[in-house]
Amino acid sequence: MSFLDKLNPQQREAVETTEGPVLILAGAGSGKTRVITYRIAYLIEHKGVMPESILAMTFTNKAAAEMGERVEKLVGGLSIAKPVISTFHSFCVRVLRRDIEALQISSATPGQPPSGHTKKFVIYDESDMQSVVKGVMRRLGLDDKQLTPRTVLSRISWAKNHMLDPQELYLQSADQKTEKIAHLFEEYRKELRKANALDFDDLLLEATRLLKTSSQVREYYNRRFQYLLIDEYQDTNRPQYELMRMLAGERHNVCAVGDEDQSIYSWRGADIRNILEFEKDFPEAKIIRLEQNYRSTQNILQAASSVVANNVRRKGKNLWTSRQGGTKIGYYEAPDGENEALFAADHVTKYMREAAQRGETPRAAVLYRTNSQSRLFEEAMRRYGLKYKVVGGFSFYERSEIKDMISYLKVIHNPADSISLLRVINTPTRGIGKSTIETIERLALETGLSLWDALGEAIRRQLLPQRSLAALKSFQQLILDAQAILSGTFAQGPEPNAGLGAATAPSESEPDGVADGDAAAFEPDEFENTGFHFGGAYNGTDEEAANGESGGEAPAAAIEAIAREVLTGASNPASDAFPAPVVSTADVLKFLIDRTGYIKILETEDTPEAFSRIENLRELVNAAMDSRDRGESLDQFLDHAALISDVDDYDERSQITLMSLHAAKGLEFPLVFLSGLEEGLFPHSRTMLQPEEVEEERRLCYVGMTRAMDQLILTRAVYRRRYGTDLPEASVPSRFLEEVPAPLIEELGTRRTMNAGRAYAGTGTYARPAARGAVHDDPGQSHYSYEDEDQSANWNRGKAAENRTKTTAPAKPYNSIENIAEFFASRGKKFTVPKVPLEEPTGKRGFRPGQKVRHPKYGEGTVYQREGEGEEAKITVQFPRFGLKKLVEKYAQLERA
DNA sequence: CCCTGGTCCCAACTT
DNA sequence: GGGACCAGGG
Repeated sequence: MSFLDKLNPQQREAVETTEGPVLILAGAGSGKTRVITYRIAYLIEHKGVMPESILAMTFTNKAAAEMGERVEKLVGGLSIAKPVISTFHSFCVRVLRRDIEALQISSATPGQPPSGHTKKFVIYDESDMQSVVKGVMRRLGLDDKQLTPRTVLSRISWAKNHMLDPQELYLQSADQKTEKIAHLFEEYRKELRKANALDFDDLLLEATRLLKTSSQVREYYNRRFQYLLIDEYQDTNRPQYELMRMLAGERHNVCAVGDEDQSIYSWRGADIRNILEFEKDFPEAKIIRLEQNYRSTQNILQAASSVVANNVRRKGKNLWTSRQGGTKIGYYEAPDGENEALFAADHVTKYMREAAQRGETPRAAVLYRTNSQSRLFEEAMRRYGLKYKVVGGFSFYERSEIKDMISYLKVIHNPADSISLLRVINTPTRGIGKSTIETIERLALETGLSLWDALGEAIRRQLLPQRSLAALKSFQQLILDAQAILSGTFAQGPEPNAGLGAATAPSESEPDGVADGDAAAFEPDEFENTGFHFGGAYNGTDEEAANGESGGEAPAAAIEAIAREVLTGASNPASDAFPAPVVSTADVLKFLIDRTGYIKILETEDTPEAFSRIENLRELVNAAMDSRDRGESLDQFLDHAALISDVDDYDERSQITLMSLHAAKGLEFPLVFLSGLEEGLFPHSRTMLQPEEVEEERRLCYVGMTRAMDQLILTRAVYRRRYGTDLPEASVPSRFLEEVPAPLIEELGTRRTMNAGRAYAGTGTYARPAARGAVHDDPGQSHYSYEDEDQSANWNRGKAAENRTKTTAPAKPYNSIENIAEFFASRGKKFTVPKVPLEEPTGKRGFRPGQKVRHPKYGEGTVYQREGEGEEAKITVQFPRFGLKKLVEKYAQLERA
């Protein structure tokens, strides 16, 4: 009956070799995840290993969750206990939340508290780290122009990833700059310790240090975990490596899975030696190679292999596939970035139609080197009326309103967190200004108190004018009340008057086991929740959640259900028979939003931006409620918020996905576009000086190409604008293009046939006046131009179809979508004219250049230019007395004059 | 103290 | 395209 029959001989060997160290060199698409999940299932089912003694480490929550689901499918129902499948960072947080205080240095002076982090530590993200460095540099009077906080941070991170402390960095520094950085590193560390905060790198470092220094802790984990699996082993850095060694204990039951050709994180400290020298570390290791690719066609595989073969530092392998031949690798050379994106949108449209006819579920990905490239593709997809999803870029938790609320929660959880405190002390404004803050900062510095304590001291000693004191008091009381609510000791209920509806009345009961971080988080069972889902990314169905069936573990579900009931007032809250419900993070959030008037203030703004921020806040409350339903405490909620990653919100149900090449690792798509194949962009200019870094770019290219199952299309823009307004620059084709064997390539349209000899007169901002276009007087280069503003304006308003037949002369430049369509038609190729949502210009709206308008403040003027589409359009108007003004059509109360 | 608008400078990948 | 910072007026 065995599921082992579904494996090839090598995969089977990888699954069945359970004892001792194993290195699985798994080529792209060779069934790596399948092997890992089957191996776990095999251990449980055939070897009788207790699930909870298996630990699997991945790099993203997404991968962890997926693995968990697949294991569950294989062995589901066999046992309530589950293997622990977690990311490195999440795992480390759990280890630290349990035992970090074992690292405390006992104080030199008796009576003083020991120094070091406590269980209440918070996690600092990129911007928090930046604030710390800025603050330190300001205090030391360092010029942040010469040495930017960014540089300092990246050097600190580098040092940490190579396990150097400030002193070691100082000793090995060869120049003054590095010495300065070492000094700043030291100060940075002090600040974080004072704030009881850890940054991302610290999570790995401190957990490793903890296991190293405390034999008790180490033994606990060695007893607990008998079998260890490491995914993406080629991307592990030094701390991760040491962590692995420590967890492997004496047994060495380590299974590392990786592919040196897919190592793309050396800049994050990933050490390719970890994989290349595995046999040295574990001489008894067994090496298994998985070389059959089940994903791609032969053409794709061959193209990708040819590219990566140009690398020197690799073990080398022979990937093969039974999928002979296949569609050739498409290559499209676009005149510019806009066109590149439109081409992709057009091609995707056709592909989706054909796939639907074949009865397949179409899935396509557009991959790029830098996230900023996504903008053009997004615009193109919208033009074509295509639904797409962007992975990465600006995340939910980076939005200012979300960061504000998270910062409040951090301060409530850990008032020592000065960075978060500074962020919210006057947000929304409550009259605590620069001078007040400076006074408190000085007090803190002089007394050695935290900002929070200094604030209390300033109030007690009346160190400030009455006005400021009152403002400070209101802030202090806000935090104290929130803390009281959380601990269930808050006496009077908050007045519910915010936009979120009534805040749940705080419970008066004492917190207890279910969700209390101090108690629950340190039980061994804490690891059961590892494949977590967060907010919108929650994958289970609503029914599951409602029935409390999702986990299958009856007791927890029952307790949760009771907790829910009690919280909603459906049952008798006085009962002592069950753990009393704890006031949840969501309740605290509601209280905060209510008391600060955050949403109310946004409501009065009455702008679309404000509205979307309100929506985001509601989403955050939802996420907190989901968190509560999972029985999580505040610190667990904050940990998730800190450790959630971009790729985690990749949704495989989405038909079109836009993402960076890095984010695409581990995924597969029938159709893949690899865009921006230009020297300086890919390979990126920052890498081109060092050969090793170019090799990493090449591996990145390999990763991208091997994501494709059926069709791979490479694109490049002949001209590309680097920043919004600058002139476009001519590009040189990426070296990677030349490394693909020519017979494998099919050109999908070239510039030669396009429209020879036109001057570049536009940029694809479709409403740019013709005459002002930058002119590249290189007749050899050809491209289309968007020379006619009138046309583009029409097109923006959805009249594209009307225009389609107007331009027929072949001499005319292919300067708009319609013309391109025609061009393709004349060559027997189809190019669909994009669907543009029809938007009737309402009444006074839709001003065109040349029109006379009236503004309530500036009086009469003449429209000079129009940019953008619909009511979001920006209009530049010339007012006789005020000059040129750029106005958003929707808001400026313009009237026809 | 707070808000606004202008200007400057930046722009790789990510847990 | 946008975030950070600063000057100036309310």
